[in-house]
Amino acid sequence: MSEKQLRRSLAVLPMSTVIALTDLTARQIRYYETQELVHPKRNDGNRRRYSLNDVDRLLEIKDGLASGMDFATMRKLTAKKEAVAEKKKVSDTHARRVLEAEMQQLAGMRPAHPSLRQHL
DNA sequence: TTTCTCACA
DNA sequence: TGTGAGGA
Repeated sequence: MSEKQLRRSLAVLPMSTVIALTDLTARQIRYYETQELVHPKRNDGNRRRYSLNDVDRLLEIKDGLASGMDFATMRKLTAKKEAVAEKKKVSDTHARRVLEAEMQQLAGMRPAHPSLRQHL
């Protein structure tokens, strides 16, 4: 794993930062956690600490939901993203492209390019 | 002051 | 999901 990816995985962001970055409410962010969509770490006084990866996962969830997807679907997609990233050891941005391709299909929008299907 | 958990109208 | 209580 590259140093860049390690930094992206460092959970150092407090709720306030995540809220500013995602435009979600603290309530929603915590709720998504119960839905297994993100897995922030706990530090000092039981406070959640998010990583940059968590943040853009939250952003993906946000517009995924805005595109009409339900939680069950989002959970499958985020789980698949992790599986793909882990299995193929690909970059996060690559895994994100795969995820976006799926979201568009499931949202009944544009189908994924044939070049991306090989990754699904 | 910020975030946490729990519970409810 | 929003909001308020009661703590840390």
